[in-house]
Amino acid sequence: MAARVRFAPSPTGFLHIGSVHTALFNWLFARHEGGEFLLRIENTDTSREVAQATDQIQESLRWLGLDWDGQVTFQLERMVRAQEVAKQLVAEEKAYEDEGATRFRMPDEGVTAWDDLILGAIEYPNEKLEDVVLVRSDGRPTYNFVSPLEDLLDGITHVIRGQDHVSNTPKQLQILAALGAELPQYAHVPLLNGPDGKKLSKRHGANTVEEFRGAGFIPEALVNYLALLGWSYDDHTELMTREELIERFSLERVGKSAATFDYEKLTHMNGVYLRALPPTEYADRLVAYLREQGYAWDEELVRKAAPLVQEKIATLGDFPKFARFFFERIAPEEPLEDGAVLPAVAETLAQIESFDAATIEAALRELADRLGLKPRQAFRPIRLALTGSTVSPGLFESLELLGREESIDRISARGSGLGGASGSSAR
RNA sequence: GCCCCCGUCGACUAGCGGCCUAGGUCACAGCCCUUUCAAGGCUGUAGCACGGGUUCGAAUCCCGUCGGGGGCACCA
Repeated sequence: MAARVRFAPSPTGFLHIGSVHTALFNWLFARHEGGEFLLRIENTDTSREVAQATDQIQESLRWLGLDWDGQVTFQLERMVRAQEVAKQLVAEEKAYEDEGATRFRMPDEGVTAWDDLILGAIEYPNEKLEDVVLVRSDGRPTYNFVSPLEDLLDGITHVIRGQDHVSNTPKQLQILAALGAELPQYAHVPLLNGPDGKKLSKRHGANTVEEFRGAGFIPEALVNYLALLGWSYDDHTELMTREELIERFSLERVGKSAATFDYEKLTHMNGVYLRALPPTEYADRLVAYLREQGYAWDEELVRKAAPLVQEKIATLGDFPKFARFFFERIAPEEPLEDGAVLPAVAETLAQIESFDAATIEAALRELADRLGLKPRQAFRPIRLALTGSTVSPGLFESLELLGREESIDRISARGSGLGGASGSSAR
C-alpha cells in the first residue's frame, strides 16, 4: 500500500514554524515514498477567523512549495460521522455515557505499546490511561477521537507529528483498535525550541511563515534549514535542493532530541541561497519582495541596484536599509570628521569623460594618490556623503548608478541641508 | 506529584564497540584579501552530563543519578 500521510494544523492564526517543520517532514516522506500528502484542517467551528486562517495556512504552504494531494478536508465535516461511530462504540459497550458526554472505556491493565519509527519501542502503562471523552455533552467530538478516526477514514499509513503527541498515541491506539482499524505507523519528530531552550515564541523573533517571509527569507533556504533540524543526510552535506532532500530523506535518519532554532544559521544559509541566484532572478525576487512589503521604489532602479547588493546582504529584508540611499538622500549617520577631500572629488567627478565605475575608480584613486591619502581615508568621506553610512555597496558602482549630477550634488551639499529627502519615499 | 521521551562543541549535527588524539556547518577569535560591509581563503578556541558496570576495547551496550522536554482537559 502506498504511503499516505497528512498534515493537520488547527486554524488558529498564522502557520507556526514548528508546524511547518513537521509538515515538511511529512511532505518529504510522502514525496520520497511516492505517496500522498494530505492537508486536513482541524477546525471545530466555521467562524470568519477560521476561514482566514485556513486560507493563510494554504498560502504559506504554497509559498514554501509544500504541495498537498487532493482536496483539503475539514474536521468539522466529519462531526456527524464521529457521533455515529461514538454511538456504535456505546452499543458495543466500548464506550459509555457520562453526564451527557461519551467516554471511551480504556483498559486498566497491561500496556499499550508501539514501535515508533523515530523513537523506537515505547510502552505506556494502561492504568495511566483515563477514560477519555469521545464526544462532549454538546455533541462536538474531541480531538483525541476525531483525529484517529480521520486517520482511519483517510487511510493514513504513517502518522508523522510532533513529539508533543506521544502521550496521546496510546489513547488513540486504543480507540483505533476498538474501531477494528488497521493501525498506522507512528513517527514522532523532535520539537523545535527557541535560542533559550524554551518553546519557540514571539520574543525569539520571527515565528510564523509570514514573519520569515516578511523578514526577507526565501522558501528554498527556509526549507533546507528546517530539514536539517532533527534530520541529517550525512556528516557534511548541508546545502541541498528540494529534489535532493526528497531523494535523501528518510525517517531512519531523524533524530530523537529537540532542536534549537538558530536564526543566525538560517540567515547565513539564506545569504548563500541569495548569492547563488542568477542576477535576473535575484532582481525579480527583490522586486516582488519590496512590492509585498509596500515599498513604492522605482522598479528599474531596484533592478539596477540589485547586483550591487547581492553579494552583501543575507536577507531581502536588509535591502531597504542597505540601499535606501539610492532612492532618497540620507543624512550622514556620523559626522564627516574629514571632508576636506570632497571639493576635489566633486571637481574630479565633474571632469571625467565617462561616468562609469571603472573610470570613476581610476580617477579617484589617482586623486587620492595625488593628495597623499590612503584609499580608505579618501573614500570614507565620499561614502558617507553619498550613502549616509560607512557601510554600503561598492562605492564606484554606487556613484555610477546614482549618476554624475546627483553624486556631485550630494558631495557638494554636505553640511548644507543634507537630509532633505528627495525622490520617492517608502511605505 | 504521576507517566512518557530525550541528553556529543554556545547552536545544528556525524558517530549505530576498535576507522575518534570525536568529523562537518553556524557563531566566536586571529590572519590574509580589501574602498566600507559582506563574501572568500587559512588557522584556532570549544563537546561525548555524571557515576557504576559489561568488554581485550565504549561517545557507542546495561543500570543508576542529575539535567532538559512533553503530557496528565467535555483544548488541539
